[in-house]
Amino acid sequence: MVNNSAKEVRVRFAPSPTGDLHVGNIRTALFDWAYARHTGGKLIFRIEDTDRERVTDEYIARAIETLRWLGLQWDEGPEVGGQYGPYLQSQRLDIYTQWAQTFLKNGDAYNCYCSTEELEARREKQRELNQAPGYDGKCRSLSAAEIAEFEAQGRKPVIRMRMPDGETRFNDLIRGEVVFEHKYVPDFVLMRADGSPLYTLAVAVDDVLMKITHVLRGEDLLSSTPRQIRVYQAMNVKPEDYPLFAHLPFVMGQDNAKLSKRNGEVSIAWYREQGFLPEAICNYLALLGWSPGDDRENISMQELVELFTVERVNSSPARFDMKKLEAINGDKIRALTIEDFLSRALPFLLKDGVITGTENEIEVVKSALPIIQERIARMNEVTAMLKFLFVDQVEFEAESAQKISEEPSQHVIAKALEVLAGLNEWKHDQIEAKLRAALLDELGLKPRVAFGPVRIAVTGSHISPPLFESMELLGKDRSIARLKAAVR
RNA sequence: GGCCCCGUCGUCUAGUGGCCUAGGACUCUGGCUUCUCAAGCCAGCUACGAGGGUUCGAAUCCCUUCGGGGCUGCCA
Repeated sequence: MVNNSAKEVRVRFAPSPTGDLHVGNIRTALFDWAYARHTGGKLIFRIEDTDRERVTDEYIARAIETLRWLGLQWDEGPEVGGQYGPYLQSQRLDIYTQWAQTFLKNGDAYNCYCSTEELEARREKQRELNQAPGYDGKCRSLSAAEIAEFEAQGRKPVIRMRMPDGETRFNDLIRGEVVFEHKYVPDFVLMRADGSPLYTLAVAVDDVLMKITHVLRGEDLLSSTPRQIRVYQAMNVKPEDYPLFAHLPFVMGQDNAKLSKRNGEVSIAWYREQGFLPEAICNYLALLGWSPGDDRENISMQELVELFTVERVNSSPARFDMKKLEAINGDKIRALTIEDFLSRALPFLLKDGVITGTENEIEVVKSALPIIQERIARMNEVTAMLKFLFVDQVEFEAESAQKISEEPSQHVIAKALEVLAGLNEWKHDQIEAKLRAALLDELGLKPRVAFGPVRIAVTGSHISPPLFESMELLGKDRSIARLKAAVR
């Protein structure tokens, strides 16, 4: 194969944002990024918006925002510019037109006057005859008279690439040598009658013009590779200057189908709202189709850059597993410093209306974070965990309300109230000592039986952060008030 | 249908002819710890799709077969 090692590596991430970037897109972006960084090359971010009916400015803006949030910095592309721009294909239309005209002039492409309906009818026939459906070459060599006839009918031609006889073979970095015989690669459309380009034209022209050396993309594009190579040939690019291809395995949903709404959320925006940390998403996604080679699974972005090679990318598809993402997210949360944890928790607390953002509230949150850090797997759980600290009175869930109204519970709470009222130093260890002495030693209760009712009275739920620390955080007055309120 | 890609525990993976009676992680189950929930620790369950070769020896190489997926567009 060709030696590209002398050249600077230039990798591109080129999504077509027809919606929010999804898990598969991001896995590709992550690998593109990691490969560029690992090799000391450049990451080029290009927007493939040749289909403006489906790609909107809103989606483009969201894609940019998502990549930034994940920390996948690009060296050239929207907002940062670069010498090979513009990086939005919708702004490069004249370039594609020029090349299409060149192909026409050189005989590599030809005008095709077949209408969509005619094409569809002929394809249907091919299927009936059990032939491979595809363009039949009807307009390949039209006479001047035939062209005049079509023009007279008012037909507007599309520009179609001529696929020569033979085959295309290339060395996929992940799959090895792949061969496509051209009889299975029909002539394809480069440009619509209205002059707008198709993906196959734009992608190949831009990869060449932007001097892309490596194309790491989804495996669904594998079979379109011969068409791109055909465009390189028509552009007169030397084979040694073709980019190297690496087709990444799919990321699938639970049931062996492509990841979709039905079997797990796909939109990265959703994961962000749920409180998944960007570094956790990247760590997990890195493990889908790639592995460092040893038993390491907790991988930082820095380590990913150091360790990532295409050679270590798998060729088989991977299933997305929310449980494992959550486990990794929990690990990452536990590894956060309190300051970092705080800055990431605040947006959720604010958004959910738990706090308004006063200094005092933030102080309380900060002091409460240590006791909930190992108890959450998603950042949005901080709301449920800390809400009891910021409400005037807790609301009991049905089961807890029932439990606390029962006689044994009432007895416990009365006792707690009695011993706690006189406690001057309201510290968790003091509170614990008092309650243990009164409820365990004196009343002879089991810890679970003793502390359960108190927990419900104070936090509103039978599941909560550690009780004594919670009471300290709440303060004496409010803790006592809640115990009183729990008495019938 | 045709072409192309893929096939190790439920899932992600390690594994490139002997180190594999197949390792790790997530999940699940049981236990320990314990003020609830977590976290942590310990233990356990479960895999080389099948069939033929090649070889002293195969998860690793070859063939066949079965299964899954992609493409087959004036989508990308």
